[in-house]
Amino acid sequence: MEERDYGINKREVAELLKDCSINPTTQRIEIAHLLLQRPQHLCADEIYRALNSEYEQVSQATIYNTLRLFVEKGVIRELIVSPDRIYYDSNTGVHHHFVDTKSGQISDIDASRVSINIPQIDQLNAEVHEISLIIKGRSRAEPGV
Amino acid sequence: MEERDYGINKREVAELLKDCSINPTTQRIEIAHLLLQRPQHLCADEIYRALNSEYEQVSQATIYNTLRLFVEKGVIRELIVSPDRIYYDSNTGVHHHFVDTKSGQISDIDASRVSINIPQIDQLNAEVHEISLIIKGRSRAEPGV
DNA sequence: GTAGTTGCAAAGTGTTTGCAGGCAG
DNA sequence: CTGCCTGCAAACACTTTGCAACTAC
Repeated sequence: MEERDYGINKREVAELLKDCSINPTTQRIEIAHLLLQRPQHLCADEIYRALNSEYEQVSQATIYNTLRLFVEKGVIRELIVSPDRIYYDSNTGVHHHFVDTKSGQISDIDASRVSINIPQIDQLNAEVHEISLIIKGRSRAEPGV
Repeated sequence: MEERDYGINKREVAELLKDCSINPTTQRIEIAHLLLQRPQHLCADEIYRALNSEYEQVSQATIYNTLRLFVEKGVIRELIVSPDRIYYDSNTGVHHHFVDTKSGQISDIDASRVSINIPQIDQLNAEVHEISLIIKGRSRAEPGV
């Protein structure tokens, strides 16, 4: 999996969307541009508030529809860590997650820092799509960035 | 973590609930008895239908309230694998999960079949509560049991 | 015009909650 | 009588959907 450019500008976002066979409309570019600024985990509501804080730019319905489209096309990834809402992960590379149960903060754990061994994975007799490791705990650090 | 007795009878279920400082009412015993029959993953609705197929035994509200209580007291464990519903796992021992993306079927993977190494786990600077490994894929086998 | 997109509002789904009535000690 | 429990129905929160207006070509 190749590295993704973060801090990407809107023209580059449009290119990236086209490459994923997504028609790069204004709203889609706004949403993707926000998400792809850096590796992060946002839910629909956070995106809605971030984009519309100054003036209405993108409706809720469009945000939901667009996020589903992005997941389907592989631009971002769904992250299921809470029953309350879906988080969207702008990092589509192989990595894992730490969830602070106090603050709800999600942080990435680089795949290189983890080794997972499942010797009998063939015995599952399945085509594996995703291996997700989620560590839940209480952070002792200040609730930081 | 000690092995749990499955195939447990209702008197034993009542004991187990008391040991978890849960008042063993008829409804709670019914729900726990169903769950603890064997290691399994059920959602609220499946429990509702299983218990009330013949005649109304337990209301929806009580099932939801009871499941939350059971999780809080450690009788069962919440399993977050889908944004649609919460599954409840009657196996509280350390183990992992395979989710068949076609059927939604969840199956256990024994912890002994998996080795997970996170050398720098201290660097998280956190009190770890749970490590969950979820493998998602498409099973090639017939949809079983 | 045509195909694709947006966004309002309504519907949908799983879950939680307020509260009145019921039960056990 | 008292405290806990149950269950109806209403409320909730997040997400999806139907549809009419709009846009780009």
